[in-house]
Amino acid sequence: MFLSKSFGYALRGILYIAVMQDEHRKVQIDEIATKLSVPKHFLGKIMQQIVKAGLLKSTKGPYGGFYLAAETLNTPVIKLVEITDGMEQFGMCVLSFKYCNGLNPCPLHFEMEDVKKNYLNVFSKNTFGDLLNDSKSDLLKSLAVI
Amino acid sequence: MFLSKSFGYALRGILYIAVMQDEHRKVQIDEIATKLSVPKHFLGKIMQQIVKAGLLKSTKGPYGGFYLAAETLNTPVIKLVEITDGMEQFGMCVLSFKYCNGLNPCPLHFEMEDVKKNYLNVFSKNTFGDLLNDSKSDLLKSLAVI
DNA sequence: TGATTAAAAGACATCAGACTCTTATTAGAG
DNA sequence: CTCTAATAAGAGTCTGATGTCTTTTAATCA
Repeated sequence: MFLSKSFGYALRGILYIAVMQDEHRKVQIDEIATKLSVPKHFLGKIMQQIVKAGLLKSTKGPYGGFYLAAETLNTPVIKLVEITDGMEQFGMCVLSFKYCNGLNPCPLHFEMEDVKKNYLNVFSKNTFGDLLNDSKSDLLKSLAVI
Repeated sequence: MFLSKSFGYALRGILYIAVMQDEHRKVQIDEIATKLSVPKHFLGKIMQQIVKAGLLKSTKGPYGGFYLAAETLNTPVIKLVEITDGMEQFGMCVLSFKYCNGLNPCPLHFEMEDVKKNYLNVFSKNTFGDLLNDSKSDLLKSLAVI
């Protein structure tokens, strides 16, 4: 809930690459798009953003493709949220009061502070590596469903 | 965070009507739009939806305008979320795994269940009346900021 | 009843996110 | 060096949310 389709595509793409990386070194955009039932060209653009941001590497040409950067498995998932969706939304007041903050709180401010904190915490404490702890074949199935 | 502009406009509009209702019986769309710095015609459409859904009443003609339905102050705010945004988003998997559920959970499923529950709870236990407990003049200022 | 006032309704415009297609660019293989 | 496979990049389409404008309907009052 609450995150863009780009985030979902990117996350599933990264996990797919992570699982596949053991077998053959690089993964092509075509393969990811087909296996995950995701629009190919759109995924391509998102992957470019992620390469620029440093979570993925890519090489062109024959036998080219995408692969994980060295530190990616130890990177918290919130990093991807920053790349695809930005963090601004987490600062917004749920009631859309413009100057809502601790000193001038909306009626739900403090209750929502707590919810936000827990929400962000889920994405901050879990790394991409943590998401791979399940059986990899099970994970592949979950990623691939149409 | 996470809710549409329509929700924000509607909520502020309802609270404005609630505060004003003491003084003169009905409130015109023009007044609300001006005081809350919200696009008038767009707000009009949203208010119509809310009238249909039963949280507001309206009458046309001279001295017409919008006013609260009898039970509105005792209605939880989640009702408005249903009207403007729908509840589907709360069922979605954060990682966009299609068949994510308790039996076939994504790696973050149970942690997010908890976050969702708390989030929904804030909107379910707080009624529109609860949001009015602050000083009304302070609330008016908060609603009105550009 | 007729004039006036305000909401209801519908047509239209704009913008951003999602998605597609085409054309460069780059890097490896022979 | 040349060919080719694959990413990079950019223009363009589509759709839904947001926002505007105009016409219709209904209620009040003289």
